[in-house]
Amino acid sequence: MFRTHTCGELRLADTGKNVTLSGWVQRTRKMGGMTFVDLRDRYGITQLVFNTDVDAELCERANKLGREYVIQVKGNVSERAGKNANLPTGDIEIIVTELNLLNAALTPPFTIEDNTDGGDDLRMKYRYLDLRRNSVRGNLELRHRMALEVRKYLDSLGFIEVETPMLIGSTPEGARDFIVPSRMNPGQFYALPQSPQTLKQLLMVSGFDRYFQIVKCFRDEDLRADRQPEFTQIDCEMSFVDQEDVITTFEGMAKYLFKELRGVELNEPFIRMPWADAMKYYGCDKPDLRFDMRFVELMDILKGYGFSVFDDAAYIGGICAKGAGNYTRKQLDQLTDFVKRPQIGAKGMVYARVEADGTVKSSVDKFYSQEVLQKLREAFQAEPNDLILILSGDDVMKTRKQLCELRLEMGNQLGLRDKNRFVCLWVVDFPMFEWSEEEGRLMAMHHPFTSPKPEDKALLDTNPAEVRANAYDMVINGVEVGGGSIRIYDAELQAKMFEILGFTPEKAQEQFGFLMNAFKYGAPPHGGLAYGLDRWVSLFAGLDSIRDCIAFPKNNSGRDVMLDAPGNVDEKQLNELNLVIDIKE
RNA sequence: GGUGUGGUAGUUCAGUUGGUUAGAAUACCUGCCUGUCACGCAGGGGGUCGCGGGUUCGAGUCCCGUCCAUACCGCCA
Repeated sequence: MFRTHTCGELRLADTGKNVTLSGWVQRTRKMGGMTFVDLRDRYGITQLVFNTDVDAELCERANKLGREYVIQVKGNVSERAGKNANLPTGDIEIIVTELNLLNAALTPPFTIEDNTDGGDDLRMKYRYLDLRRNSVRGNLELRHRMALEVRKYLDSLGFIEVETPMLIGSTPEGARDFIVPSRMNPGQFYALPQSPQTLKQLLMVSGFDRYFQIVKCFRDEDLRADRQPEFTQIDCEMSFVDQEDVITTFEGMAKYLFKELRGVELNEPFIRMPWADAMKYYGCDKPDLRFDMRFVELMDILKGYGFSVFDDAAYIGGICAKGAGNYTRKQLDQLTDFVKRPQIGAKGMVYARVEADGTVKSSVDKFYSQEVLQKLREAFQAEPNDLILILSGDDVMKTRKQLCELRLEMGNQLGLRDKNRFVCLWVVDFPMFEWSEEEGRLMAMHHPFTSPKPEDKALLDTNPAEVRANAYDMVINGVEVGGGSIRIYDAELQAKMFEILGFTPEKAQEQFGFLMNAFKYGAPPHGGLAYGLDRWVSLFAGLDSIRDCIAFPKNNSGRDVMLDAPGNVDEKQLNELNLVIDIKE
């Protein structure tokens, strides 16, 4: 038997027991005649004691142990002379009588500590060592509990988990596919699913009524801190439901998860915000509502006074940062530099602060009288020591996006984005389509299977760009944690969608014929939603990147630096697949 | 594809205006130490300053190119 107990479970009540422990050497402390060893496993740390007076040979062997050696010890649990309040096992120690070296170890390239000295790159290369650390392991434990609670909750509501294939057909609409060559079908390719979207809809046609799956999805796009090429969705679909049914069900699940995993009770219904309002007041479709600082449009107030920047702008909008009136000239210049960074792209920033006596002092005083500036103050209901920041531009959407970045930055600077506060909302009434400059056609904003709002259906023929969809996203603290829609279940309407998206009837039949045919055999009304598991876990754990809750993540370039993948394959493999490598410079 | 930031000891970093033998902390090795728990003390080893080119009497430092990492933009139905 390798162990009778783990390294985290012995307490004062176990004093006197003869125990066997196995684990890794965290650290040794040699005191001359005595040696202490911290023995670690997943469950904790237990102190081992060796003493030359008791067994000189044993103590000598203990002195030779290096960091991360794997050992087994037998000994007696003993009350400590000096207790360590930092350890759950800190009241006891093991007086070792037998030491077995199970495996030696090289000195690890970074310390296996909560505050490791290793950088990201090195930790990824030696991820199996990084995973020994409490913090990363804790994230994976949270992830495990999250998956468990999701299954418990959905099972209690009658959802059935069904696995769908990883090798499916490519559908160029949407994200770029990862493709897999087929050996038995020369020249043909599978694709890895971007999501099991059409398959779960087919399960609804099959009458499964309530489906879910915790499932890997694949998208061959560039990575971000919150985007991996393979990621995990909690994918759900329900039959005979409308938007309200889906929202109610999954708002319930969100509240359940908050309670079980964070101990947070969310009693109020989540905010519902139409997409158009989110864009107008916060400049993006996933507003962080932990703080308000909503946009105020200022075209009516500030145009027509000879300030050409504003007079020529299609959009002028501002935010009011409460209590930021004490910003120095230097801080304001830094904010201006911030919005002028190429990624944000504003041309400049105008600011105005409310003085103690209520007068407004701005960076454009020479164009505006105090009377106009007071109108500005009233528009924001700004008070003394408030700071108003204004951006303008020719392109309404672009300028709103710039203002959105400025708002988030001010939220950061003023400490309004507390990781332990959670504000949840549903963004609803998304547009069906958005114009793609690159493709020169309308693209589905959500996906081509999303149904239009009944009241907008007539616009499909006349003005499709104005049609709103039965689509909804759940947003928490500015993070899109999930989204879904009520689907089209009528073959004719689905065909019309593909037509608007620029598909020829033949092309639509070729790529999505299986779905439209299925709809002809009695498809129920259905809809659903998918949550991003990685994002939920990183939100709950307060992480900056989803990489920290994935056991073996990819780096910024889509590489696994531990496995050194992707890599080359043998000529033989290429031949079997009828593939020729021809890299264009 | 683009923008910013970074690359110096095993590791995390400092390195002034271009100027002597490139430093610190930590880790590692050796010795001392019988109640430590980030133990302590003394000593030691350890560097192609990412790579290539250029400017210069002289480059870790300046310039150009390139590779890698990272955050973001584009992209992500």
